[in-house]
Amino acid sequence: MISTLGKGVLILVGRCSMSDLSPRQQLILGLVIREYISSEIETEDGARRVQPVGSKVLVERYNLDLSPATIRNELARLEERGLLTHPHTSAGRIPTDAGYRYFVESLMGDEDLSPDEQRTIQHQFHQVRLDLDQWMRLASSVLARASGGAAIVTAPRAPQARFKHLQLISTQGRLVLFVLVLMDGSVKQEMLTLADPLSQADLDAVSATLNGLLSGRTAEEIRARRLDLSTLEADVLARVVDIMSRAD
DNA sequence: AGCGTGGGATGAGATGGTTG
DNA sequence: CAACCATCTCATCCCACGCT
Repeated sequence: MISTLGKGVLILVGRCSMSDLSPRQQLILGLVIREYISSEIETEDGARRVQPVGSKVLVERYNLDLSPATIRNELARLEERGLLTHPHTSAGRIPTDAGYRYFVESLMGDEDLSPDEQRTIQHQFHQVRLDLDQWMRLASSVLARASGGAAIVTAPRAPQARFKHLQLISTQGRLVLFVLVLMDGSVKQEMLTLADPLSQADLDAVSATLNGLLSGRTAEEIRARRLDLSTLEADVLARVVDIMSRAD
């Protein structure tokens, strides 16, 4: 899910589970977050600062038909639920990550793109559907344009890298292109230098052996197994484990 | 003399707790 | 739910001091 908050603030959020707040708590949480975001100012030294939001500010600025004391009670409840916090005893409240998530998930509402924009984006993604790198670049570009802010896109990552497929491709002489595909869709490529030149058929045999032995396993599981391998297969396996360990 | 720095005093603003 | 009070922290001001 993608949402924007105020000028230049882009938040990428996942689903969060949170029991429902009372309508008044939802109102106050929403006001705190909007006020906090809009309070950003540039100081004389060029730094950007935001102000914690106090109960009095909320009552006065939004003409709430409640006393500051009542607002404080609700703010305290929102803080108990982890949606707000405050930097020190006498400071106003600031939203926590969970507060932002709840706001985006439950309070902002979704804004659909226009049919033209949807068609354009679908067409662009159709063009690059098989290339993960291009997909990521396009996704960040589309996000940045739609939100009017900076956008960062990362591929979903599994908690631990798992082996999916290995391909060894003969290039020239003893140089071999090593292509490792992980279960999360990421692709690792490196050049290997062999002790002696090998044919593509020999390399395919090594790939097939390791693909059969390693499919779906983590680096830790591979390390723990005792495998009867040739010197070359053992070398390639060591490289696989090394790359997967770095990917974790 | 002018400037920068550090420490103390004070006021503003916010909180939590208590009471009606 | 609102009002009041004690408490806390931050920002600001003022002053003393040291350096150039």
